Amino acid sequence: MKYWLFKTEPDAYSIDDLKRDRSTIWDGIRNYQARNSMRDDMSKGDLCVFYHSNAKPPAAVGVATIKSKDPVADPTQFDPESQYFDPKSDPDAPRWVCRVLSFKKRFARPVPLAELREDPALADMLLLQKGQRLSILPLTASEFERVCELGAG
DNA sequence: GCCAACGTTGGC
DNA sequence: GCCAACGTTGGC
Repeated sequence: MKYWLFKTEPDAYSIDDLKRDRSTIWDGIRNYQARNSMRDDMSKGDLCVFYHSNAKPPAAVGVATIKSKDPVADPTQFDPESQYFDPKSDPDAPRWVCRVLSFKKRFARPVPLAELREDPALADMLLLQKGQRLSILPLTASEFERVCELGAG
């Protein structure tokens, strides 16, 4: 069992969207490191903190879980109409793969970034490191549990 | 809107 | 393979 943090802009796809949909394919990721995490390091049942970036305020807002046992090809890479279309991707060996996420819970209250920063237990959390822009990050078990604790209110 | 930090691209 | 230029991310 591993733990992750998924960033998303709530204007694009929020925790409420995930709650409504119950599950969603996490497509549109075009960063190799994030892709590698999804392709190689995730397992069904892994737990994910859902984080709203570019929000007011930016905050951890809930929990999702990895639904798919295996990575799946990102369909947007083959869709010429998509902003994520990648003409160099070979359908027989898709460059971009991702996972399906399922809604788990919405926190009783969002935990703002500023509050995450102040918590000594989260000092090493990758999200909080300077210059960190990756949209999918690993968390330790204790970091995951602490964020959930804060979100429980 | 600003800008620091980072990733990617492409010329050489 | 280097690295300058450019685009993007994302907090503030």
